[in-house]
Amino acid sequence: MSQALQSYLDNLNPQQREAVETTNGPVLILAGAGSGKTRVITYRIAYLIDTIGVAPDSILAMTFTNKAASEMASRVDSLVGARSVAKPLISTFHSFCVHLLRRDIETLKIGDKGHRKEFAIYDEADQQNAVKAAMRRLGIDDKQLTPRTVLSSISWAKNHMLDPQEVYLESADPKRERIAQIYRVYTEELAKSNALDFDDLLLYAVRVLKSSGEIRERYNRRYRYILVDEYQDTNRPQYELMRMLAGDEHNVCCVGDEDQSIYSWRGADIRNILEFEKDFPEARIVRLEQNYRSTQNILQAASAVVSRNVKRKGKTLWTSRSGGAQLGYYEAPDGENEALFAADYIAKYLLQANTENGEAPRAAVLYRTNSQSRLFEEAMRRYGMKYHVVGGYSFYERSEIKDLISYLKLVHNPHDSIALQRVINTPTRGIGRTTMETLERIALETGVSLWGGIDEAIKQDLLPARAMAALKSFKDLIEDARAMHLGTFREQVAETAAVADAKPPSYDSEDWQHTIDFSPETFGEDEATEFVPASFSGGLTPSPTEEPERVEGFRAPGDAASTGELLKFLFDRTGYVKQLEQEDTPESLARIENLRELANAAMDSRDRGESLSEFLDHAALVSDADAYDENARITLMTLHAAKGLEFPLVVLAGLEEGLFPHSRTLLATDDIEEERRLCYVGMTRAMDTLILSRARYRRRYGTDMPEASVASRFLEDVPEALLQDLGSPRKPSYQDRSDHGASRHYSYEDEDQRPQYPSERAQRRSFSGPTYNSIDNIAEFFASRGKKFSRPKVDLPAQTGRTGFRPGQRVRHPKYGEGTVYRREGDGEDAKITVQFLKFGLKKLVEKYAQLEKA
DNA sequence: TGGTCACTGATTTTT
DNA sequence: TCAGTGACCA
Repeated sequence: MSQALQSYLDNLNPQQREAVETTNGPVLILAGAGSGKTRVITYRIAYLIDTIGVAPDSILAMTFTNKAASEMASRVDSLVGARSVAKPLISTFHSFCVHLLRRDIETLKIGDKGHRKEFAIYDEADQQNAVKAAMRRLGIDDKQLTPRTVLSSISWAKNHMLDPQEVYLESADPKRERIAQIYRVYTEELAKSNALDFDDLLLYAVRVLKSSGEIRERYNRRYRYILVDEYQDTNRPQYELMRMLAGDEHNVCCVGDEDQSIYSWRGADIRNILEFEKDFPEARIVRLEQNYRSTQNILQAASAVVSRNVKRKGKTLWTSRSGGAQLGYYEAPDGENEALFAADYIAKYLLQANTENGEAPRAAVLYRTNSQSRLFEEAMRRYGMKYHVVGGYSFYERSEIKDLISYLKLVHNPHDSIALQRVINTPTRGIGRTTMETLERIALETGVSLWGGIDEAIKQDLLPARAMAALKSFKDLIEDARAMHLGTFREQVAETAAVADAKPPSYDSEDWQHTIDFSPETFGEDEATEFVPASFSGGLTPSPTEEPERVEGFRAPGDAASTGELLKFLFDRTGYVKQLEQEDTPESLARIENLRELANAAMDSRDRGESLSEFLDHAALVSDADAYDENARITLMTLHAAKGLEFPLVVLAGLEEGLFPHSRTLLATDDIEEERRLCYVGMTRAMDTLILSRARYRRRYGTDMPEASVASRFLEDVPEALLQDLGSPRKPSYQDRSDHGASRHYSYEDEDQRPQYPSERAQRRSFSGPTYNSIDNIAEFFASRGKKFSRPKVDLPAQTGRTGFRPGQRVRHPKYGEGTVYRREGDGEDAKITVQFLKFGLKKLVEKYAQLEKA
């Protein structure tokens, strides 16, 4: 055993140690919040490898999120990584299933029916569209039964492993029957599209393992030790997957906490944890009840909230960190004030904490719904503080990204009808509603995908000439891209050349130069030279058998194009980028920028040796929640996203009935219990300081009048002795407040409350990135919103007067060329300047990195 | 066919 | 607030 590991084992408490050292047979670890769960899992893996001598790659750890998986992987890596090439497989359930299915799904085929291994993965938006299509087909009005509702029923059914037939048989009313019908058609649609939705990934993986003893044995031989993280959140299919992977040896270790089960709406079945002992009678149960994270006060308050739950085994968490500060409570007049309070509190905290010890302090604002993030973002900006938002809009959810991904999906799997519908007329190419309706009819009548429907329409000449021409050119586009992808382009050209009006794909390099930046820093040296047609002959291997007959701009036969090349081909050939360029608005330029980013992602993917299929899987399974930056000083996120994380300071905001607990949960006691657990999860993220807040009036949607709120029941559950009122501003009624104007809107009247501020130097260190810290900009920011603003009394780093580029200055950028400085924000190292470039429009740049020079 | 405009109605959490 | 939809016109 390595010394490092041994000494670490010595630091584990007896229960943790038992959890690590009980390696054979089933183990259930009930790990309370902050009880060192991740430490135990990673040490268990290290122990298996180092001490027991288990081959690393026979260990499989399953997590819920990519974030957890990569966190775990890097921790294991730092323990044993350097010493072995083979690594344990640490993966999310979903991506594990995708891998399994990409390999083995075709064993489920009966004749030529069933999914093929290039299946598409449908995300929620795709699912919604598929449900809508199914409803249209059945002639069901989507007003009475919204696609949303239907989809959640379908998902529920899948999570409980019910097929359409079973749902139908169990349906007690016409509505359920309808849903069952839609479910059936939906399933057929997905099959025709050769697509699986998120739920299917798990279901089909289970199906594969169930149906083939041979495959199951292969996995059992391969993975001898199974670990499951966040076991309380597993649903039925995940549970069955775990059972089958556990094989006969039952070397399975599940780690979970019933009090942190917050995903029942996604089918998580708390019974999985409550009945582990029944399923594995020989199981060892280990309880981790010592909390190493939070102060006693925080823990006590959190326990008080969650202990109100009835369905609970109950356990006693304790901490050696006795006492601690009281929990803060702040009752804001409205949501905006609440956010400003949070910003102000965090600002003070970060300044102060920084001077006490050298450690970088971190803070988080947690809220129930993503829509709450806006106010906090504005507040943080107003305080000139850098922050990270987790979740919300994902890169892969942007429409332009989804569009191009859909093109790629179509190249990968032309039968993907949802992808086809998305892009067949994007950008517009004269394929409108009527044409699509005809196509759908043809597809339905002949029982094929829409892609098959196009073939049929062309073959039988079923459409007017104009639509036909448009369809053909779309089909050629996809087929050409497909040929590039498969490396069969030349045959494709020969074939299409025979068709009367087919043209070889045009490939105008001039177009490219202004469409997509080819500079080395964007695409990397070799891509640039390899891709630009002029230098083509240099980068390619000629076919060994015959002298390649070069088609302008294309690689030789047999060389499959990389995803990046494919993308660039699509940018051009679809006319997508050209259209954006013609729009020439800041948004459209930003979109081009995003597409460039997508191309970069594709290049990176190629560098990792991934195929198109793997690139698409990545896009489907990765969410922005994975972008959590553990070094960020301030993080804003939902309570759900916060699970598994910890912060010295946590502000838990919006503790109002109807918001948290959320209104959708108020009717069912089970749902309320889950909200309560969610509250527990949120509170136990805090290490030293926990602030609870609420707004007395809150504006819902865009309504004029804010509505009065009622304090959350969770707030009532916290023993009063643990709470300290953080001086709500004099409790004026809502009308009063508006009379006094914004100057009173948020300020600290009580001088005594103000912390001692450190020197300016220390301040600058603590605020690594002021973005809107000049008073002018803040005033401007508020003027634009029709509000007055008085400077908060927290001192912010002053202007240093360091000369940089000022508005009006002509500058040159290595990539963007010439432009004029439009605006400057911040100062010193972190100054940001907005430049109007001649060719690229407005760009916001960090001065330090921008490599700007005077022009 | 496609673009514009006004209207409406809905907003939980996410692999 | 904002995305999705339906009516209307070029």
